[in-house]
Formats: sequence, C-alpha cells, structure tokens
Amino acid sequence: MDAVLDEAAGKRARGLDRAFEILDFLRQKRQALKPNEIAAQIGAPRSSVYELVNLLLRNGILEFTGGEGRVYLGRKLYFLGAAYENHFDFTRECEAVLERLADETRETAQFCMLDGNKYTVVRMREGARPFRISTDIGQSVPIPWTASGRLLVAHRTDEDILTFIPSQDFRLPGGEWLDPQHFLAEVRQAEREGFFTFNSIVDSFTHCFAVPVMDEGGHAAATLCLVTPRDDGLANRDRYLARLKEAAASLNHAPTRAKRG
Amino acid sequence: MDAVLDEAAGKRARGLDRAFEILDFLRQKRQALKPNEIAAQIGAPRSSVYELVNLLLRNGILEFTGGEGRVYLGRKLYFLGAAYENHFDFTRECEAVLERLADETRETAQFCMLDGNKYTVVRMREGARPFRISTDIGQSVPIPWTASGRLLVAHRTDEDILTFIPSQDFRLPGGEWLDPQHFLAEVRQAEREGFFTFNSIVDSFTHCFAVPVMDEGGHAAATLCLVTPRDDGLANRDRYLARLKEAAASLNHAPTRAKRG
DNA sequence: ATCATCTGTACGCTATATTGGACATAGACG
DNA sequence: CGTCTATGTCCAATATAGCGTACAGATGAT
Repeated sequence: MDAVLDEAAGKRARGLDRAFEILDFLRQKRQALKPNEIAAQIGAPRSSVYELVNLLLRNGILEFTGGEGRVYLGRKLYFLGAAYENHFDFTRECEAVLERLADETRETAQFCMLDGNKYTVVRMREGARPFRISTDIGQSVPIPWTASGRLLVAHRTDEDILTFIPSQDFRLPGGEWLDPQHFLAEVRQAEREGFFTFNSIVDSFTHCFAVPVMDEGGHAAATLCLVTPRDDGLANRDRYLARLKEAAASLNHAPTRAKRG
Repeated sequence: MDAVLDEAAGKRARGLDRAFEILDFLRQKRQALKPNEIAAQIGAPRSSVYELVNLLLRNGILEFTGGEGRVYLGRKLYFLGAAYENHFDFTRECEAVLERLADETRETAQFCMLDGNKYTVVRMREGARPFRISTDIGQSVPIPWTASGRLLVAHRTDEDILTFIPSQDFRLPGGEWLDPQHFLAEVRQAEREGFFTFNSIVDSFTHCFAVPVMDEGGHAAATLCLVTPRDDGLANRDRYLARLKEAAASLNHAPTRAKRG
C-alpha cells in the first residue's frame, strides 16, 4: 500500500510501519473496524495487529468507537494534525480563497495536495448550481487521473516521476491505460504554462482547471482547481483561468511560514 | 511526559512510544527542531531518535522544514487529523456555535477537550472588545487550572480522578497548591449543576464559564466556555449561562455521528 | 448436538530493533 | 593551533518485538 514496506516479501514488518499502515487503512476506509478485520484486510498477522492496536489505543492515536470493539482514528491525531495546520497556516486563507473562487465562478473550487504518491482533495467549496459537482475530501486518487497531478510532480525529472508514481496508477477507472510518455509531455506543458486544463479523463462531463500554489522553493506545494461542466468550462476558460491565477498568487507565499512568537 | 512509558526506569523504550513522544514534543514546542535537540530535550538516546526520525520522515509523519535538518510534524498527520475531524464532525457546527456565542456575548468563546490527562483549547472565537482575551490553541494545560477541567473529569470516581491527574498539576502557576479535596468538591458540584463558573485561578482579571457538551454515553466529551472580564462576567452571569447552555444543547448529539455514504 | 466461523487472548521462538559508544566533521573560542 | 561543543553516521550486543500457533468463548448454521 504505502510502497515502502512490501519491497521484499516474507520479511518481518517494523512496528512503526505497520502502525501507520493501520492508520492509513482506517483513513481510507473512513469507518471504524475491528482489529480482526484490519488484520485480514491489510494482510498482517492478527497477533501483531492486536498488539499494535492496543498500543495505539493507549496513546490516544486510536479510539474505540462504533461499538463491538471497533476502533478508529483518535483524538491525538486530530491535535497533531491541528498543530501541523497551525504551523503551515494555509488553512484560514485557503478557505477564504475557495469561497471567493466559488462565489465568482459558481463552480466547485478545490485545494489539492499530494499525500505520498497519491493526489488528494484537502478542501473543497461546492459551486452554486442546481446540480453540484463534488468529490470526497481526503480520498487518495492516482496522480495521472487529475489535472493537478500534472503540476504537482512537475519539479521532478521524467525518470523520477515514473518511479514515483506506481505504474498501475496509469490505468484509468474505465480500464484503459494512459501512456506514460503522453503524461510526461503534459507535465512539461503544465510546467511551462503554469496551469493545466483538460476534459477530465475519469468522467465524461467535467472540465478541470488547475493552477499551482508555489512554496518558497518554487515547487508546486498544492493546487487550486475548478471543476466545471464541460461546456461552461470551455465557454469561460479565460475568465476562470484568470481568477484561479489571482487566487493562487494570493496564497503563494503563505505556506511554510511559521508564526512563532 | 506521556505518563505511559516512564513506569520503570532503565528499560528499553518501544519504538512506537518513542515516536509518539517525539511527535507530542514537537507539538508542544510548536517549532521545528533538529533530531539532536529532540534527543537531548526528551532524554532519549541520540541514535534511536535519528533512526525514528528518519522512519517518520519516510512516512510523511515528519517533514524537513526550517532548514539545517530541522524537522516538524508532517502532512500525513494533517490528513489523519482531518479524517478524525470528518468522522466525528463536530467542527463545522462548532465553529458556527462559537461564532454565535461570541456575537451574542461579545466575549471570547472556546471549545475545549481533554488531550490525554491535560486540558486543551480546540477552537476559539475572540470576543468583540477593545482589549480581547485570548489563549493559545492546542496548548496543554493542567486540568485543575480550568473551569472546564471540573466538568471534563466529572464522570470519574474521586479516586480515579486523583490518579488520572498528575499530582504536580495541582500546583498553580503562581506556585500555590490547590487542595485536591477542594478540587474534587468542585467537580461534584459542577456535575450536579451542569456547569461551572469561577474567577480564574490562573490570573486576576478573568471570570470563566464552562458547560459540558455530552456524548451519547452521558459523559462530558468537551466543553463550551466563555472567558470574560470579572465584572462583566458577574454582571451578565445569568444571560451568559443561558446562552452557553443553549449552545451546548445544540451540539450535544453531534459528536460521534459518522456521516458515511 | 455438531460443526464452522469470528473473535480475542496467551505464549515461546528468533529475527531484529534499540541502544551505547566509537568515529568523523565542522564551527567556536581562547 | 589545540580544545571544546554540536552535529550526524556507523556498528556490534542483546533485550525484545513481531510472528506463528494454540487455546477459548460466542455466535450461528445445519
């Protein structure tokens, strides 16, 4: 799952890696599970999982919830996450920017980042339309499926990108394969132009706009996106892009600034 | 620190415990530190800390930031925390409630919980006054120092409370000691009345109001508080308490409700 | 009643993670 | 120049964590 531990089969797994595998698994499932179920579904020894779950429970990293001995992510994680959010305090400005974007365009606006080697939607503001387009927050999505994905890996070399992205992630939900060379070409194009737009390759009715939010190193630390119906996207392309770029510019220096006293 | 691991001296520490000790320490410090500094300040072997820090870096639990090899809490923690927040989705309603409270009373309103055996402010909304009263979000504070503390331990037995709260936490910031028996009496009073108010014992100018937010088990899962200048608090006592109780009632069923699709 | 499945606990073996200390480098300071 | 501290890496010794496996209660199907 996390591409770190299954390098060699048959080896013993390290407790820490297993622990975070459990946490990631629960996050992905988005529901409380019994230790037994966790063990079965991630393919880990039951005794190890029980041991780890108990350890994590004692530390407040996991919590009993949902009854029947089921566990889910715990309060301590919330506090740690809040500390991260506070340190790189993009969130406050971010919400405001998304709100403005959604108001101006009436389209769904998203703030996206990489989570390891996957793409994920961190914040979202739904647009003001009768049929709204939305996605799940915090779900892991293969990088090549998304417009933002082109921007978020653009600081890497071609070779680096292909080792970074799991090869099966080039398989689209329909089953067709995306040519990695074609993907790389789009990455370079996105890097040159400073944005990327396309008719989404994961459905048949949306058009996606993505612009990078730069960190101080000049990399794309995140992206701002609009997800629109295809005809609206094409009709308002220039205006939407301009709005997005303004919005991204207002965030560009925000990340990674500590606010120590 | 975490009251879990230092039971017996001289033993080897478990990697997982050490790891979370490091994370908690960084959260407490609220700044990036070098592995060396972490080792020195938490009193752990340098080699172990380096090993763990590297592991955590590889998993995205820690991140390099601040230069010079300094590390701080990582993005993965943010995602895990967001998943927790999403599952027990008190946050959205919570912000709204705090905003309303702050508007109605013009005083500082807080949402507080326990983090292990400490009290912590999770969310805050500053009041509309020329000199605003505020506190740091996410800092760990001894339970006996706070009005909310009386409510947050009220479901426990007296004996349980005294083992749960570290004895040195009864020492107030000025150096005086709070009598544990007096504290227990206040806990029982708070439990009976369903709220607790007092002139803060950690400063000389504030009055604190706290009411519990109940979970489905009837425990105080959190508290809503108002922090006011003493004279305003006394003058508006009845009105403030009524507002707080209304607000808490509107949150009472909210926690622990999953929003699965 | 019998069997199968799911669940949690207990225990011993051994691969290995944790640890202390040695080593290397770089700067500060006199 | 030598000496001291701060920093990071490497390595071998051994306490122990992860694992397989056996055990036991609960539940439900036949």
